[in-house]
Amino acid sequence: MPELPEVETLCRQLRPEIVGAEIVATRVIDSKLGGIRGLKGRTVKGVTRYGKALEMELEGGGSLVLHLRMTGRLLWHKGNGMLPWNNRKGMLPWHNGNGMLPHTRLVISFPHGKISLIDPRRFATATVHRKGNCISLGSDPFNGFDPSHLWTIAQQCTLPVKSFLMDQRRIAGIGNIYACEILYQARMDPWRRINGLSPDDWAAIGQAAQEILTRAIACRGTSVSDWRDLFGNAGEHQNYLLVYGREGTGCYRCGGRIERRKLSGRGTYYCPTCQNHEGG
DNA sequence: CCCTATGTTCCCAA
DNA sequence: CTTGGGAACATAGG
Repeated sequence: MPELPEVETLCRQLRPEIVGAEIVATRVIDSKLGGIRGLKGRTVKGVTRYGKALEMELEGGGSLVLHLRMTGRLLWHKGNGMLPWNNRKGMLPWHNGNGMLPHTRLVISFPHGKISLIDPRRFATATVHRKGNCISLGSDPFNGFDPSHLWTIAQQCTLPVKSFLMDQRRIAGIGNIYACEILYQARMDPWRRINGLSPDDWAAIGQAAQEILTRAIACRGTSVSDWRDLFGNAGEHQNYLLVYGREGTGCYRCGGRIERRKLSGRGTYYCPTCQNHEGG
């Protein structure tokens, strides 16, 4: 669920809370996450985003990389970080009997608070890296987005432009919602083959991506379903969506009917009337 | 029962 | 080798 703006929101909210703080305990509730070891006693040096992945860098090398996949959330609980997990004083008003929210999969404790990973569908991953990070991703729309480079690598590729935008090895951080929004903003048909795009088309995509994603970050993400920020608050960007979820309603630009079709199995919202540009 | 879901990975076919 | 499609993962909601 969380795409670039949602993960960026978590990074920005986490930094003031945990940078410089020592991890005093970790607890894995869902063994599907695998072993999370060697974090106790380590101090968080920084929090960084790579596409949709969030990395907590540790002093002395190494890091913890979290990927929230479809339904993962992080929630900060202020205080009580060193209390026993089932201590009544540490319970939240909506705990499920053991002091934790339902679907809590991992807890990372600091002296002054703790982070819960909450994930109903259990697709989220957490991995400890000994040195640096092992993330292999493309550049993201804010960092190293090079229209002429994209044009070059797109020349021998016939993918629909939406599939290309969502390929994390090419461009990191864009998922289904923002791919729909960016292509609408760029007036581009999601099914358009990328080997037909000009350098100007790529520049337009890059600009649309920065506009859409910047606004979404300022809104602390899109809460169309269950996305919440680090403090449990809904984002605001669902109030500014241009096409996603608008099937059957009128296009804000031309009044045409917004359609929804599947592209590689994903619901794709678009305006057939004004997202049909060929060339620049 | 059906379908849908903000993501990634694996398998398989062309 | 590439690409593209579908299923799988596991769960909730309509």
